[in-house]
Amino acid sequence: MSRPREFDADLALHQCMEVFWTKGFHATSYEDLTRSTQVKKQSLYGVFKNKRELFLKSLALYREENLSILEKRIANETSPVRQLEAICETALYADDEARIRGCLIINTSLEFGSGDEDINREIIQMMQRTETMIEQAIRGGQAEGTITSRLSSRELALHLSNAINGAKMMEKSGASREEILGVLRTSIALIQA
Amino acid sequence: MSRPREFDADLALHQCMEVFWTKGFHATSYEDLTRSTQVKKQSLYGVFKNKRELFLKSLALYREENLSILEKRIANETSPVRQLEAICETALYADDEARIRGCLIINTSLEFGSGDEDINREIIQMMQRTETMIEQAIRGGQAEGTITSRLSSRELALHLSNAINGAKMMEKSGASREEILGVLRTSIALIQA
DNA sequence: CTTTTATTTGACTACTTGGTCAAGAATGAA
DNA sequence: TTCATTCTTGACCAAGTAGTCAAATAAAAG
Repeated sequence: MSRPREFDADLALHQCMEVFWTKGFHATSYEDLTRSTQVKKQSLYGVFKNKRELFLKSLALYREENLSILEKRIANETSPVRQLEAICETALYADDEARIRGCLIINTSLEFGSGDEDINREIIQMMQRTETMIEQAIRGGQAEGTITSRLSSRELALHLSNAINGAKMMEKSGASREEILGVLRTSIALIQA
Repeated sequence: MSRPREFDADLALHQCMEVFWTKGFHATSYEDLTRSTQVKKQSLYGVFKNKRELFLKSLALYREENLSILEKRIANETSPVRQLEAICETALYADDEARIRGCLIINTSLEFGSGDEDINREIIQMMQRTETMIEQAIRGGQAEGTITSRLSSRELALHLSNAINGAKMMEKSGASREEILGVLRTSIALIQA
């Protein structure tokens, strides 16, 4: 057949995603990508058409990785309130203080605005699937009486999802993990019955 | 003395601020600025050292304009809950559906991350002053019993401020004014006694 | 009018960007 | 071995960037 590819495309994609996550789309140059992946420009082009496609693939990868982590953490929790707490904790990545990157989806949402269709589709998909998970936990809590029924599960889910988005922004702008978790704990406390 | 300046520097700064607000710092080129202001590059340089200084001045202008609008709107409202509603409404600019820009401060916060000291100072100043206004209204509500005292005024203020930040993000990513106000109304409803 | 000073103007520099090209290299099939 | 195919490599390109330079211009003071 033909000459086999020398690099691992999945690994390279993952590395590119990390770079985009750290620097954003526009601020990431091909030099950054080749430095991180050790793969030359033209070779990346062979697999991913161009920077934009590479970025879209990175977004999808990020989304799937995150949602699957989220699902696992929810499955580990028994009570609905604990599930909500787990969702909030998972939303924050501030393990490495020095490398504050926030959430790739949120960062991208603000970098691109609402203009780009493909990008928006990725973002909305991630948002909606997270919202659905939150709403399910809330419904569970409402059924057992630990979460207020003064407002609908949808309204409460939007409230918490919005709070998490705000928290991801705080994260990016340098707030400490404790500060952020404090705000999120308030958000949960407010919806408990 | 010398040749007088032909353009209005305050007006030009305002126009530059609008461009930065729409496009962000990095995506704004000098061509964009000269097109909007009708002032040539070198003339802008005469007043503002460089793009960065121009941007910092724009941030300060935006901050002061917004905070003064906010103060006026708060002063017009009598009840604390109405004040909080006014703060939420003022936070959203989506009058022109076609031109979704979100909030310059929030956009900047995410564009720069936490790395840039001067930028961060501007952002924190705006955030804190808004938070203070919110907390004052909340304290008023707690005093008259319309707002819950289950949590401290500071915790509640951080909750609402965070919700507003989330809302500004929703705005930028294209949500409708009604969707956003819905979420903010929930945020207020949750803290009422 | 002449001098002084600051503004305006457009050409220019040095650099970076995403993307392309073409030649060489490596593989398996015939 | 030869061939077809695909990967790799580095040179290359056109466009765009922030910022600089120097000459021309305009006004006011002497």
